[in-house]
Amino acid sequence: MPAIERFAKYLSENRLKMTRERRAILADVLSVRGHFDVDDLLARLRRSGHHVSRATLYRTLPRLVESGLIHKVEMVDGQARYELMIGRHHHDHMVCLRCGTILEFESPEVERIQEDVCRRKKFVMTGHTHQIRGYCVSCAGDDRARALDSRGSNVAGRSRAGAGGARAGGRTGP
Amino acid sequence: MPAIERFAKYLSENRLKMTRERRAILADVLSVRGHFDVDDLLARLRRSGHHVSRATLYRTLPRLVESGLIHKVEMVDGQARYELMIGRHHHDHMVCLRCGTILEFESPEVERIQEDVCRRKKFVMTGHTHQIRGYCVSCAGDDRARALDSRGSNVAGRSRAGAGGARAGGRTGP
DNA sequence: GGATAATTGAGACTGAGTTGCAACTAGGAA
DNA sequence: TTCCTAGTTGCAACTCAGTCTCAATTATCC
Repeated sequence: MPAIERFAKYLSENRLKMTRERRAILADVLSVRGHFDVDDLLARLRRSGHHVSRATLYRTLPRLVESGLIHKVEMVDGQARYELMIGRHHHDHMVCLRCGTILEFESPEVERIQEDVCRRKKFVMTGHTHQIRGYCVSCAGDDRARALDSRGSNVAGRSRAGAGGARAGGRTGP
Repeated sequence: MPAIERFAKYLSENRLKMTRERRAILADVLSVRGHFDVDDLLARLRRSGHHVSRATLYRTLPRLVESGLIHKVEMVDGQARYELMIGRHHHDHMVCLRCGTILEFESPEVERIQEDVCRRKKFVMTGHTHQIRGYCVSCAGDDRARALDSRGSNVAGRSRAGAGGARAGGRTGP
């Protein structure tokens, strides 16, 4: 089933409406390969002439997650990212602490071990997060890429230029 | 080596000072079993008559982590927790989405798989996070404990009473 | 007993995400 | 097609964990 149709189905099943904004967001999400965050998405929407507020975006993303079209990757540094899930199955991530690159890996063996552990502890698993932190090939050689872990990672994304300027909400300060 | 001595060694090696506040924090940390967060720690310190500011606590915790005495557990819901590491080795966590209970598990097999994956992708691992979300035995039977995952977990800790009142910093709003 | 570099507390600030509210709109009923 | 209404939107204020600045204080070296 095409993504738009699948989303429409999800919406109507939940008595939700297919709005112009939701259509624009879905279209944009479908056009991206790899991982993206809210600011990426918002910037792209603006560039393509759609006005969608930050609040609406934050309200729509969980709908897309629930409909199974995208997946939320809760980055350990606190910044959430998303990725298209259509035609893919579960995988986990390796995050470069220097350049922010995200690599993917999957391991049925780890999944099996998890299930074992849960069975032993009578824990009902509903999800999991497995992230490996470190340095990708291109960053590993760099001298400065040392001793950054466990003392506050400076993963790329924090330094994205212009992200703040695009914020919708105002600040209270002087 | 006793913890206090180990911390003193770490401090002097890094040209840092052993202050009254750091001593109080360490003493408190050593007295806890299980996981704790900044608010827990701050509340206990206040109760035991020590005035240590939130800022100082946030500045000291990374020192304790670097000295190897405690370990930071970056919870996927964004709230960091800590745990004493003395005499323990690496393990990962299962978090109950309903009551916030944290169970521990260790799996050398998973560690081995991780290393394999990294070797294959030429990724230099410096750390990892592996968390299983779900419901513990006592919560798993509860009807309301359904469909909470992946749409914003309401893990306990958000609802901790009095946490806000203990904050040091002021709010800007009316 | 200084000198001085590290440390502290208070509170302003940051940044991701949430919420209340009035105006707007999708889409089923008439 | 028009009407009705529950769902949606944008805005701005707010929340919350964590960081930063700065003047005053203090542990440690000499």
